[in-house]
Amino acid sequence: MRRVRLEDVARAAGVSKATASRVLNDDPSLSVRADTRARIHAAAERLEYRPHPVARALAVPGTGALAMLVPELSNPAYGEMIRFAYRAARARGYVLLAAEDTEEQEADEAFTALVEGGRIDGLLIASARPANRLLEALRRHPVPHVFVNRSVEGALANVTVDVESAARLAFTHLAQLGHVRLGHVAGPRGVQSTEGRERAFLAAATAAGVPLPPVAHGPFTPAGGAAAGERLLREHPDVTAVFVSSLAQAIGVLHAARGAARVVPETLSVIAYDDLPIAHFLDPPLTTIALPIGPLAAEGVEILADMLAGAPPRSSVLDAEPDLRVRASTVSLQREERT
Amino acid sequence: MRRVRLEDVARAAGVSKATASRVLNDDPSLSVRADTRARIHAAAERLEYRPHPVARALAVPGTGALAMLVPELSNPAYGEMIRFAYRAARARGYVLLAAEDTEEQEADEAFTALVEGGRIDGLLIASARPANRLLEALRRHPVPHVFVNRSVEGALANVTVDVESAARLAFTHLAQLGHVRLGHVAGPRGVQSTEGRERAFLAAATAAGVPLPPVAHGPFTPAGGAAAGERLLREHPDVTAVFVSSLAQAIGVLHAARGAARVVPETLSVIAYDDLPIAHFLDPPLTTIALPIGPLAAEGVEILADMLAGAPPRSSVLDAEPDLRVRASTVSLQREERT
DNA sequence: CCGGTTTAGGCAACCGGTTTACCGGTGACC
DNA sequence: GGTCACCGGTAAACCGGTTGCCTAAACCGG
Repeated sequence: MRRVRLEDVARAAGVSKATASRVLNDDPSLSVRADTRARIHAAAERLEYRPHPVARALAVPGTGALAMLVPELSNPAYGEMIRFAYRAARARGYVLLAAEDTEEQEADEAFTALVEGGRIDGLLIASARPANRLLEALRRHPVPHVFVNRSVEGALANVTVDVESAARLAFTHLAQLGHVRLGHVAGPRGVQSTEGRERAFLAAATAAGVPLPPVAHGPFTPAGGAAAGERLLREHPDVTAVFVSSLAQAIGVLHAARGAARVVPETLSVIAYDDLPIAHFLDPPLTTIALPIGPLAAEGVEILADMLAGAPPRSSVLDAEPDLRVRASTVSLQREERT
Repeated sequence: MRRVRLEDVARAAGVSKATASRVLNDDPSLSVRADTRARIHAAAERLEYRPHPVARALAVPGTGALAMLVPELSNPAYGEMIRFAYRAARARGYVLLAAEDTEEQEADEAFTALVEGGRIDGLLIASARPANRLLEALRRHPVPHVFVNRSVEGALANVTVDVESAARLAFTHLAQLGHVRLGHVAGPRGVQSTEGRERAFLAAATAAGVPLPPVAHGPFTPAGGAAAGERLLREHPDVTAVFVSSLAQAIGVLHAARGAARVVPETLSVIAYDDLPIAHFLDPPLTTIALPIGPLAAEGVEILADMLAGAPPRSSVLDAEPDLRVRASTVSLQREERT
């Protein structure tokens, strides 16, 4: 039971491989009689011919595959992003491979296996890994790439959202509820995406003339959020509201709040960046600012596919309005708590 | 800036492509002088030669890539599984690609693109998709595969854990706490992995002589767990403890309990199958039975790699002891609640 | 010194496509 | 009647490896 080859189709249709190839890829530079064309298509259909991408990849530059690097597959937010990217990639005729790009040694292996191995044509990078290491790898072995939800200097292309306005929205929401003593649980230091959030949030606070919110850093995990939240609440027990840099961390912050005998939302309001179904099911349901994951991923794929089609790299900032989803974790500051 | 080819290495070392290839793959059937061998290796090193897997895949059967099909990338449990599988695959010299295999149309596309496209050598399947559709696709286009955490009749190989003893452990834990009126939130109907859990849990209850626990089915998501939990608690308000088929659902069940004015654990104990860091950070921290995800994934990869190396398919049941992680969501039945 | 066996390595086919260059006929035009 | 421009294709090289088969030289015993 062998694989059906192009040659089989060609023989069945009574033409040469070359003609079969051109007809099936409808090469405009070839003139061919309509009935010959029909015979070839019929033969391909009948034999259930499927072109062999590996062979094609050898003949033409390009494998028809893109890879997406995410920092953590066990973070649902990235799963979501991959899903959208996958869909967008299919629409452009590519298949999308997902790979985890942790800080550990093996991360480079993944990169090596995929990129240097020539298995893929382009890279979508949502990795948290310090950009310079990645950029160096990319310089050593250039491959079209776009950073998504990160803006990296020296990168070919970046697609980002307006973090400033999102962080401002978080601030405004808390401020409108009467909160003045704010705190921020940020992602790990040195990660570009978290720094933007932090900077914008602090800037909004400064602009509004409220005290500069203390910041605690931690990994993008529940455990990371718990540790950072615990530290923040211990060192700054007077904060009444916290802006958390990711949903995963917010779960930990909620936990830390309970540990510190704070009741959310009564004695501590919590708002997180990122939205996923799970936010609705937490206790209390979490107020969030939704990141437009779908459009972000799709735009990244579009840019990358355009680059592969010869277009110059372009960066873009999505102009989607940040979407505040008010749930039960933020309430207006209790009267008796006000200073 | 062209890619370094085998031919470049050969020329630099003053030998032919053939010899270079044999030396670099250390083909034992070739006798070659030590200094020639050294020259070739030195040249490869100096030129930073990286073999081109695509070209190699065309020449020999096998691409060096494995794919893992999971039902949902946004479920962290599968992210975890992919991570372990990835590691195990690397150790065997393969790269692992992750793909989502939902019930939707595009699922077949993913399968088609990867398998029929000849991009991969074998398939790890943790998919929830009804096995018959997958099996049919596999029959149409045979490829070595192993089902992980599922036991599918007609499949080449299955690797599973002892669900019976895990479900029995859940039952025993609840029974020892004095619970008699139990309930079960199961996964979607028709999914093999959830049915095993359900069957074993009900069997344990029957064997112990307690009333047959009512069962509510739902998808493996927080929303699915919430809906099923709500239904279960509404139709059977007398249950005092619930066994939930997955961690994702348990988050929803916790939510449903609050909606039904039940306090976990005081008036409702909850135990879930699956363990992830997040379980510790929920409110209350969730008692779970840990699935040995790592060993499961690793064993799946081993079996698959062995098959690809020519070994006959073999199924295996991991004999890891089910691991009960008691946290705060299960307590002994309150005296005043006892019947 | 000669024939046979090793040793060390080369030639060329092949994997399954794509693409460049070319070719035999036919009709139009001068 | 000769030439030129299509039309409708084909043969063969190529992508970057792997591998079966072959051979020139060295070596070896007789």
